[in-house]
Amino acid sequence: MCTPMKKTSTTVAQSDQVVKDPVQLVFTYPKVPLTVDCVIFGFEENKLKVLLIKSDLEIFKGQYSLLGDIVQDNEDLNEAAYRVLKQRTGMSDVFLEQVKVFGTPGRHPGGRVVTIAYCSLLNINHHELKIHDNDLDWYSVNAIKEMAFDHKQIVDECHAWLQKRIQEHPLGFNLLPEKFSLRELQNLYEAISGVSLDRRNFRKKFASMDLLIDINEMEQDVPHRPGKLYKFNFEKYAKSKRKWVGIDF
Amino acid sequence: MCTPMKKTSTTVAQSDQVVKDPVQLVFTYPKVPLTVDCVIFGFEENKLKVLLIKSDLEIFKGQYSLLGDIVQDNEDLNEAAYRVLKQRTGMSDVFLEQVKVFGTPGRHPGGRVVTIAYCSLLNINHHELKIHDNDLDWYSVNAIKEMAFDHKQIVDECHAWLQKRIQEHPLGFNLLPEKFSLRELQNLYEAISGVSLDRRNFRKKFASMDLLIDINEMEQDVPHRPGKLYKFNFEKYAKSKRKWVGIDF
DNA sequence: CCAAAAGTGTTGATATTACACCCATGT
DNA sequence: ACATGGGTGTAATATCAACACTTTTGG
Repeated sequence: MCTPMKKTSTTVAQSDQVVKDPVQLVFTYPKVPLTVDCVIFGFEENKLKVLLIKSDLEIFKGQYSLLGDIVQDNEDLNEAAYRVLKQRTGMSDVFLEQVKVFGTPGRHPGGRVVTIAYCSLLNINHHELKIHDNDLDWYSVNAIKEMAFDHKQIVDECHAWLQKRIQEHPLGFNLLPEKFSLRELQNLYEAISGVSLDRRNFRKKFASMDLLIDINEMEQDVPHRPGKLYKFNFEKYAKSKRKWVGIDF
Repeated sequence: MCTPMKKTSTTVAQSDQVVKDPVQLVFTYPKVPLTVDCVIFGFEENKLKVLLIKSDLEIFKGQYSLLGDIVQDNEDLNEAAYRVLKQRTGMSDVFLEQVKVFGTPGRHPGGRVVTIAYCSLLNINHHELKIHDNDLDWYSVNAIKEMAFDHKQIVDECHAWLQKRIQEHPLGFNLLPEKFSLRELQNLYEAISGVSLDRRNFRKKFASMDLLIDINEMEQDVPHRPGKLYKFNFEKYAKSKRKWVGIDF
């Protein structure tokens, strides 16, 4: 603990006593360092990638870690995650969601550090990495073997989270260019979920959802018959309520 | 910040410098009080209930709060949640899962406190509350209007989480007696999801899943035709893999 | 003309919904 | 006898999975 503290009572509040000064109460609480780690997924060359950087801890020499930072005093947790995202990628208008907290004692060699994992998805081509210090770059999710801290586990859990989430929400569109072909969309789904899908059924599915806008443009410079390009109808999606029925296990 | 600290650099690690002493590094991190709050759901009188206690903070006089406690030094987060559950209810063999972190500055009147919400489900009849100090008791989720801190929001998010989760996993069985009738099971699903279901279809659904064991017993002392009693086949469920297909939004 | 991917429909199987009557029990 | 909820089946519909050929472009 970093401050001298009077431990006047057990930490469980006593039942017959009213606490008049909450500040005093909180002052007695143990405190832990809190960080956020951003699992920033991107999509490139038909592969799901994640933004990693070489760890600057000697103990993890040669290993990669997620982009993380301390949660500042009085900084909102989401804000901290958005700040990291902004600092590291320059992007701000992307999806970002809290996934899970990791706080096993011993997960950080410097002592207890609790970290909140955030997941975000961004379009690799929309943002050219300005700096490649410490090998900051996109790495294929499938190729990751070992990471610093418990970051492999965090990536795995975020990947599982994403696989599930993308079934229910069209998150994937944040990973694609504004205009995309159905093939690109399918490649994305296949890359994230790791299974291959029937092309006709996939197209039918999206056609029936009526969330794609045909912009009457075609792919250019492809060495085969060019496909139509679409935009995602974010507006329409925002209005549609998620259906919610069925018991399914 | 609670300790004098040399701010020798920004908190973002410098790119060309190797950190040799992680302990030293972590020592410079700001620290926050961390708590767990347990949203303990139960089912009684065909209503979804949650275990609440009157807040012992004067500022929240008359309002209810969740069962929470500090995360101790070097205590695993899950363990902290299980400890709270055990301390407050005496139960240990129940489902418990991390749902979300709440850390908006200002959510606690005593200063910044970050809390991790855990959700657990238990059978009210399996555990008689030993103590009712501070009005510790089960309260109907639907009847909750106002709570201390941001606990109403936490309950709402956990309820939404549960509604979603129960579609995919048979969590509900933790809320029921070991032997239950199909009517009780359906009441549970209706209470959690807030919609009413067709009885025949509901029964058909569960019959087709083949996860219920007919124990050849009947309800007793009901003022109508007694229903058959079942047990849940946990073993079979554990073996069955969750299917996972479909894009559905 | 060849390679590569685009585009397109049908069918069978399965799952979902909606819906009504008789039965067993306690009062 | 009656009130209460238990127990049951079917038909219409929607969804899902499997599957093959023609078209367009670039090289």
